[in-house]
Amino acid sequence: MDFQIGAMQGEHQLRKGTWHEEEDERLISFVKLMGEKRWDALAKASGLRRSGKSCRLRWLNYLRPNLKHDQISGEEETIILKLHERWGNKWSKIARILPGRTDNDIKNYWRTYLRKKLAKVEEEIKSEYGLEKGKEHSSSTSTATADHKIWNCDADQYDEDLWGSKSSSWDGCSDGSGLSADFELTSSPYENRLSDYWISLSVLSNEEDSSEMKCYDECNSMVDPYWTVPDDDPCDTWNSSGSLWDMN
DNA sequence: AACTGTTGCAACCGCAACTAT
DNA sequence: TATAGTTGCGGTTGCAACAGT
Repeated sequence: MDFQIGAMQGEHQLRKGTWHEEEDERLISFVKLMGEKRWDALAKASGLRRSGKSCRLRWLNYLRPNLKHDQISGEEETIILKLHERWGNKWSKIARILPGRTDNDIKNYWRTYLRKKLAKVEEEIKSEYGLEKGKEHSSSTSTATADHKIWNCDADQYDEDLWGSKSSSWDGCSDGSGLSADFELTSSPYENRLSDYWISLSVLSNEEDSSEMKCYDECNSMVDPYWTVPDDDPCDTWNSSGSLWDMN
């Protein structure tokens, strides 16, 4: 790989949009070479014609080792909902609690969840009041009411569903929410190869490698985002959810 | 088969916070 | 201390894949 030529190419206009396999391979090589810092310098050196910001995002959200590319599990869903209730839209903070998940994953999941929940509540309101579209109430009124139900009235129900005796219903989707933990996972051949690549890397890696993956929690104590749980455990749930930490 | 609507998610944008000089 | 450059975060958008008609 020619460092200098790559640097010169990088001086021209930047590419945007979907990343190609060749770009991913190049990015992986340069991250191994230069580390996960100085993304602008890395982008220029690699000759990817991508911004440092874009390289960083691609690495963190997709190429980084130990990322999970499968569906959010029922257990993870439970934690996301609970932590969102506690912390709000602090996606990166929530992501630090869930090994192998990115803030983007969680953000996207939450939006999907919210959309489904909203649809369900709207359905309930319509059947409850016998509302028809465009009759008596505007749709925006109904949406606002649905939002209210989600953000206020359902909070206690969340607690009960998430942590109480009914928690099992989240796994089996028996509450009619339209959510299921049993989705089929579809991955492209390229993603499968990527996954294999990282699995083989993790098998070969040693302690020093994993010690690189550290971050700081809100109390500024060093934590490993992939393998450890912050000391200030917000929910006292981690000990009971051991399978979450099983990475392969 | 063709079209339309919906969904999931990758990637971008803008801004704030942080770091280096 | 001030400034410029870099990084991190949350919100938003665009688009491919899928489902329904």
